[in-house]
Amino acid sequence: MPTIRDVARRAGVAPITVSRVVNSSGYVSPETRRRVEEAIEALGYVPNSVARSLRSKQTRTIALVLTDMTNPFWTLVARGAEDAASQGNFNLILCNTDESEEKQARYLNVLLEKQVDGILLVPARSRPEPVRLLQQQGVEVVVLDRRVPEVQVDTVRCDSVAAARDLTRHLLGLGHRRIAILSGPPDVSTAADRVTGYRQALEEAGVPVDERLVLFGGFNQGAGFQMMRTVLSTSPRPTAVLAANNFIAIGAFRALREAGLAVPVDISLAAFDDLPATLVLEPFLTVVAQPAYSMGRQAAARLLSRLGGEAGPPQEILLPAEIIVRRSTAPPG
Amino acid sequence: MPTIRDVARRAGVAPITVSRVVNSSGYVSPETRRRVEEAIEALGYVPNSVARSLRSKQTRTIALVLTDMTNPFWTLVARGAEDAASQGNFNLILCNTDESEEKQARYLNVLLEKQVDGILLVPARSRPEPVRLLQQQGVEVVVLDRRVPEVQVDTVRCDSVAAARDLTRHLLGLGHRRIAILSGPPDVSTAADRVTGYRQALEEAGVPVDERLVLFGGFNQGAGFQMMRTVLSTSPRPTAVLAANNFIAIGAFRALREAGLAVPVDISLAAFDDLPATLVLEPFLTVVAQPAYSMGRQAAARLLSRLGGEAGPPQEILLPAEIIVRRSTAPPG
DNA sequence: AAAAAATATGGTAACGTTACCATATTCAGC
DNA sequence: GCTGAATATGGTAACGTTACCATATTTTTT
Repeated sequence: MPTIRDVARRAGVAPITVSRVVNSSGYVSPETRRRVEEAIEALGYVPNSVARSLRSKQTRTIALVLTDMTNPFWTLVARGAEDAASQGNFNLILCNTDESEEKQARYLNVLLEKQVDGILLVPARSRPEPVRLLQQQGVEVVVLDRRVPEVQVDTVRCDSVAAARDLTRHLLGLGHRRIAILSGPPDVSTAADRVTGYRQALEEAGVPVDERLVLFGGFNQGAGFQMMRTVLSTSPRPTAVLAANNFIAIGAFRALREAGLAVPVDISLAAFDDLPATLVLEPFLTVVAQPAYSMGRQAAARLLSRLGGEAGPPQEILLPAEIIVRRSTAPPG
Repeated sequence: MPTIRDVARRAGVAPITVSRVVNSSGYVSPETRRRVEEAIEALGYVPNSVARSLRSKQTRTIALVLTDMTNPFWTLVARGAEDAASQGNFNLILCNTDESEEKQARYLNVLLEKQVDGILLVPARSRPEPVRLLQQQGVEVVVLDRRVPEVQVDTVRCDSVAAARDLTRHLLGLGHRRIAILSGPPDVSTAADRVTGYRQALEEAGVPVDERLVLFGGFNQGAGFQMMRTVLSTSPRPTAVLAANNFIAIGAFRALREAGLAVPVDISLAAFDDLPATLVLEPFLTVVAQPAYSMGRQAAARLLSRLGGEAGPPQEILLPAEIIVRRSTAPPG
């Protein structure tokens, strides 16, 4: 592979001049530029960004560390981030932690070694250490979707407490009084916040919370299935269920069907996270839709502007979530 | 940030010795190793892989260039690739071309500059040039999902011709004779192959092909909608429709519903690409399911083994697709 | 006990680029 | 015609690591 030196030799200039042509930086006469461009063309020269990065101390690469890109919510977040990155001439490295702190730690370490300029982090757990570590190493961080306590960091997320409150109010408004909530890991802020919002709405309505109806598990279908089964064994069983994400909802739905219960006739089901209209033939679930694409896009944009030198204190950008009432919720039978 | 030199100084050894400890290469006495590890710990040393890459000429990074990660089929492919990469201690850069050759060219160029070790490519178009360019530049390439003519390259894909034949046979077996096919861009191999398989099945059954029922468009919902509308205006209208991917199917379904036609009562609908069970409450579409995750995983594995030095002629790995009959197909009314 | 192999460590240079500084030439303003 | 700014180009070194080679010591083999 030809190097900048080969191009320089062929064009009869110094390597630095070639660099100037390639990067459109500094002064180069039109005539020299032409000769250099000719040489580049003739040799098929491709600049080596590894060398460039070593010297300039920036890689024009950011990473998105999330839990599971397979979840359409995260897919959209990722796509938003990739679009923003690409637009700013950055590349995006994608990492799936599957909610495991250990996997997260491994990835973060590799990303530090890779000298990525910045990291979009969906923290596997609500602990400040990983974020601190990154900041300490001089990497810009934007936290996505979840809160991290005790640390100053840009954050882009939705207000899960408010959203859960709205969704619970919707169920209360339909006349439900026994409402179960199936949530994620208790030490993930969104899982906790959604339960908080749920409690607030119940309290507000003067409905006592039955702790047997408040379950923490995981943000996946299996957990949703299990939690639903557990809840169904309480008596009297709830007339409505709130799933803290789309996978939990699907798992819960399966458990309900297996138990011979129809939605919404026998029981109402509402969830967090909508599915894109491109995927669903006939949308059925009542949901709180978070602007996933926009979250990814804005988080990446924020990161890039930090990398562009924007100063100022860390901000928390709260995006609005929207409740979409569909056919899975109805007044209790 | 401390460098290898700082660690060396602190441990009282040469930088190269630190390198040996970090990479577990060459000989290091237990005692020296301990001292070096202590120094690394004390300084919080993080190796710089940019420098490492420049020297060793490998970045331990591969890229996946696909059309749109937002399509669950590609999401799964990507997840498979990421898992395989991660397992082999590689990172994955993700790029969305949206089927645009120009975007693809831009990405490939950046990836070359980034010195990625290998590229998993879902070619936007069936042209050999981009693949040749990459190979010429010394980058390993594995082509995913689509055929590229006139070039020797590892390929992982399904047999679209056979799969389309099977799906068409299924419809023929139900008694359909007027079957439409809504496909993707004509110069994308899968779009072409699916039409080819469709033709073969019809021919085999002695059913003449009505060219008005063979449509090429795009692999997206909008195109599916449009094509379906066009097809519905032919008379007599088809009794079954074959969509060349899941997005086309959704678009077609919308058009059908808008036209007041019920599936499968008024018209049967079958498609390529299944949706993961985690996403769909009640699977409805008859589909040919391609092993998306496995495709991504195997393609990445192949790439890594090439990077590991495996020689031998380029292979074409054909994965089996599976027909899943559900409720969207039935005998013509 | 000598020779060969394994273990342990280090010096030097190079990977390909750009930051930094220096110098020469041209141009504008008065 | 002189001065200062703008334009144009280059030399040197450095980014942080590892490849390559050299050397010294210890262990094994015969």
